[in-house]
Amino acid sequence: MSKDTWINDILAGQYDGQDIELKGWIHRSRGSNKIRFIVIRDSTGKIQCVAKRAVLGDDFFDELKGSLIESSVILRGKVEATDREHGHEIQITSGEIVGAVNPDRPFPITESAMSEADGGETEFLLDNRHLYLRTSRMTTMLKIRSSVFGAIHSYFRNRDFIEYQAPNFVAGAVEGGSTLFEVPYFGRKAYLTQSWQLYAEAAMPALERLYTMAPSFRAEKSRTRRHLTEFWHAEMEIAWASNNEVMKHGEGVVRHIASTLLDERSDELASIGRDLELIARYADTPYPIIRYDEAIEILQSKGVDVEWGQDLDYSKEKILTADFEVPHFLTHYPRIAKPFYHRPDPEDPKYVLCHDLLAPEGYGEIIGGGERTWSEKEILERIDEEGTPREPYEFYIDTRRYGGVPHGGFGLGVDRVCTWLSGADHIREVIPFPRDSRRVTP
RNA sequence: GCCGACAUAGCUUAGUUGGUGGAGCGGUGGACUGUUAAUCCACAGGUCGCAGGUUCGAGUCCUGCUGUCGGCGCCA
Repeated sequence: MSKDTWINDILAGQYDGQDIELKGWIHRSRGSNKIRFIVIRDSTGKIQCVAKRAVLGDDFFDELKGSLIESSVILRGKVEATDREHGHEIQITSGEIVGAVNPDRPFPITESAMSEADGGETEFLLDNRHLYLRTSRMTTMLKIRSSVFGAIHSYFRNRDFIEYQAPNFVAGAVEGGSTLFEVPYFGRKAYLTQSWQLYAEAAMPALERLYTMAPSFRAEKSRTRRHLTEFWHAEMEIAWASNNEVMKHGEGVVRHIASTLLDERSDELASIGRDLELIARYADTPYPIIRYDEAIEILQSKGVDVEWGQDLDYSKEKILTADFEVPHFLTHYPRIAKPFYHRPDPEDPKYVLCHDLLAPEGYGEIIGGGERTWSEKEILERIDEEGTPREPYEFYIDTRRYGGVPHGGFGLGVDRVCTWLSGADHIREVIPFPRDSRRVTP
């Protein structure tokens, strides 16, 4: 079996006046005992089909009349351009029910289930996520997400980056150890990776420009609209690069994602109420860069209680991002606020050569990156200074022992970018099966 | 880890100072030949999250538990 007729092509007028065979699912069904209006959904759209008892005969008409929402069907008939609401209709002449829905268990996602959700997510919809995926809002989000993933791949591949895979079982942490997922590993302990970075640095002298998109895992009991325990992490690492060059790629990839969405998903973005002018601005306007010290001054001038040396938490990020209409970089954090792999600034070692990219509209951090500590002497100092044991990082230190070079990279939260660019209220809305501290099912 | 809410039919919910739980959607049966969340009539569907307590009497008041949601911290 195959399918060669798609609803969006019918709606575009490709089949006007022709007999076609349509495969899909019943979205809505209404009408009388003599005529039924059956709206069929497929992955590309919805179209109204007209079933008449006089044409179909009693058997198939009654079968169709009794078919519940989300039954799968094959319908054959003639495409007719009309000036009614849908623009095109199919006058059904024959067909068959492929997968009938049992009336004892009707499709549970009803209008009422959707009405209160309004883009957000009720417990019921989260419990029935596997069915919620079929609704138009979720389908739209998944299409946008696909384009975001495609844009990230094309950005790096078009610039001769090599896609490179790191293990997901690891022995040590990248970030603080408290957020590691521990898994039993044949009598030993292993952890789920928090980042591809350390393994990417090992391959940096071999590939020089590399990237990945892979899940990262963080056992944070975060209950916010921008955290998942399993999230998709786009990371890159580049040899012979400074913090500034890494930032150029960060800006480049985010702008490329925005322009790709404008090309590929304007209709979808508009259908969920996203202002396309905003997306165009994110694609076209340069992203400003401010230093951590300037950010502190801005915050203090606004009367925010913040001291130099503190990391900037979300409440402060939000105040800062309110001043910007496009994403903006924060650079040169105090070294005491950042982990050992960030390289101290040779011009003032109180700071490290790092950057965060903050999305506007209150969405906050989407990229964290910077230049790496790359000499053996410096990396050992930084590890010891932090009180981190050296042993799990021997392979990482070896990268410096054998021809270390200046290099850097960043990690981008793909789900966060999807949330921001789609204008979603919650990161859960943009991933099919979200994982957080309270939910691993379905 | 911390703080705050919520839990009534398959879904969304109403439920007064405590007195035998209603509706809309969905489902079933019926009417209806152009409907747009179709309409109209009828029917079925409830251990009011769980366990205690107060009371003549608890969906309603109290305590504990469980689950979920929202926010903070941390981060992408």
